[in-house]
Amino acid sequence: MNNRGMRISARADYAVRAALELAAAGSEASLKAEAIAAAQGIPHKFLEGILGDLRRGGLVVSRRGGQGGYRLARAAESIAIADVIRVADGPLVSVRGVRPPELSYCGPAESLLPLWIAVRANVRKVLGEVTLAHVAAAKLPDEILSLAEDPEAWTNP
Amino acid sequence: MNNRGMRISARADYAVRAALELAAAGSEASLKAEAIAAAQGIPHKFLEGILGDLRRGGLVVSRRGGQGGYRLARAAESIAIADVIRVADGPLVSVRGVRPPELSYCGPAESLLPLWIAVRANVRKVLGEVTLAHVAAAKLPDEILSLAEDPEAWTNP
DNA sequence: ACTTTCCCTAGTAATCCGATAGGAAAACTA
DNA sequence: TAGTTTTCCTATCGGATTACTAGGGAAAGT
Repeated sequence: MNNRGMRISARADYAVRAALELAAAGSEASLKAEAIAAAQGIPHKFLEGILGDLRRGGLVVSRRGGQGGYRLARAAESIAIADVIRVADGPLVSVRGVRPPELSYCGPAESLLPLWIAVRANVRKVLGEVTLAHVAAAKLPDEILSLAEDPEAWTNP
Repeated sequence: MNNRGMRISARADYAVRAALELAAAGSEASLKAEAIAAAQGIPHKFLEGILGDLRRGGLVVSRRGGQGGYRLARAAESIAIADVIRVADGPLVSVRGVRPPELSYCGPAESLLPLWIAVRANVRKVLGEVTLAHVAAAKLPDEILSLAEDPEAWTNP
């Protein structure tokens, strides 16, 4: 037995947290990488690389020099958590490295493909609907809250 | 940018396919590892290790020698896909290696915890409900089918 | 100029992934 | 009892990935 499962990597987690810090700062103010790193307890050189990805992905804009730093490229209401994860870490869900639609199964495993598709659809339902603004304001949509409030969702196995 | 995201490993995929092959064979007949490997195109020595995990996890029973092989330990209707993945690959969903309930966030990231919980709950809704019997018979529950039939679920990003 | 801050390339230690090899132990066959 | 079959165990492997670190160059501001 291994200890992986479907994992959200440190990269993805850090990327979302950094983006949340930017969302909370508002779209005028810009934050320096070092400040974000300190606020969220992220290794700052590692974070710099992640912020570079967010910039190349068009989610963030940067300025260097004295009053430089990073800020969101668009409104926090228009950036889904899924957008951040995809830009920092690649496709949301993959099976054996490839995305579900490219898979092919045979025999009794044939219905596995629609199953993985359903998993991905359900992940998207959460991460594609919830925006940085939602999380930063601690106001998750009702659908999501009702998922998270179910006590059974917090039990471990 | 990386190329991971939330991945279902080869181990997990292989484990489910092997279990499906056993489910399709019925609870009387037992299949040899080599036969399963050939049917599903899985490296047989790799599969042997996975079948060992399924046995230690109590999902499968084995017999050695002449008419030996593997068969399911319980009815295929009572084994969820999530059970197979957990036994072969560890916790269904984890963030940075730890399971959501053990995380703690601060500042604007505080609502990230309920968000990951919601993701996990939605993954469980699919993988915890669907059984080996469902997939092997190609008869997914209606809830799942309606997720998988949405054309938008098949589009890539 | 000079400082600040982003930006880029490279490196690294540890871990994991997917796979392979060889044989010991058990069960069946005859 | 001898011999075959199949599971079971341990050990190893190259290569990729993860999570970081180091060092410096390029731009922007003062």
